[in-house]
Amino acid sequence: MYERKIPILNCGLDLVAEILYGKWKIRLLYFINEGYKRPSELQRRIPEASHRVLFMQLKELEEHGLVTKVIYPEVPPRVEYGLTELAQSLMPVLQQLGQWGDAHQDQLLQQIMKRYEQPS
Amino acid sequence: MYERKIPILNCGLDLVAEILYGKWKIRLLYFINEGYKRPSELQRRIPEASHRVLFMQLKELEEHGLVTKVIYPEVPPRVEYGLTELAQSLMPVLQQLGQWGDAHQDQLLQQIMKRYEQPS
DNA sequence: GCCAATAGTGATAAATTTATCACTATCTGA
DNA sequence: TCAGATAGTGATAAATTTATCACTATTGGC
Repeated sequence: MYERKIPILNCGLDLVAEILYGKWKIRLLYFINEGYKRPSELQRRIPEASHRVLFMQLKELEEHGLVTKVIYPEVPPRVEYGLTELAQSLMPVLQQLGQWGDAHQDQLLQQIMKRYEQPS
Repeated sequence: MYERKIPILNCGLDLVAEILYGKWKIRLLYFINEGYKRPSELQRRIPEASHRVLFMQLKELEEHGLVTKVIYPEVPPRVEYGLTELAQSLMPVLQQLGQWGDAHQDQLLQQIMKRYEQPS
């Protein structure tokens, strides 16, 4: 029962879904791209998430080759994340997704909220 | 503890993440767009998912205004799903995401699989 | 009568994801 | 010395998502 542990990866869309699946990942990429590179900065931008989850998702993004991590041997310690070339090439598409969302904001918000008013 | 039940929706990207969050949703949209409209057809295209989850995710897509559902009063019953205008306007962007995934397929697959060989 | 196909729903269990709390360790400033 | 900021990790609990199994109901074919 519940056999599959390895994801199904048939096409490009599946690969994208795999690397972006995670509640805060798109937002992390977005903010790193905006220039917020240090963990503490990212935490301040995304206060709704605990720092634990952010670190975990940053680690996954790093393991998936989307994010680089540089540890500066200073005191107090300083760490900076950055986008890899791979992630940089993804950003324009993500921006288009965002633009689509912005353009249909009213309609989307309305339908999303309907599901919370009348829980099925 | 664990307070938030309502999603955070600051920007277009959050809205998109909200409506596409679900293991099979992108794939469902993709196949409906390809012309596979009946539940049984979609099941055959996505045999890895149980029909239960597919129905549930189709229902969510419908509630989010991405999918239409027509029940034909026939016997045996026939149901056909279709994309709304909203979803149709999203497809080009999803196709670009897919193209990005295809273009970086090798690199992505390699890094995704690494995480399964050396489980952290 | 029994089986198959159609399109579902309900109950429950397993897996996964996210949250919460409690820690480590170093240095700075009051 | 104590608090705060830095960047984490470990244990555990809660929420959520997905899977599995068992059903409903109709019709046609054998």
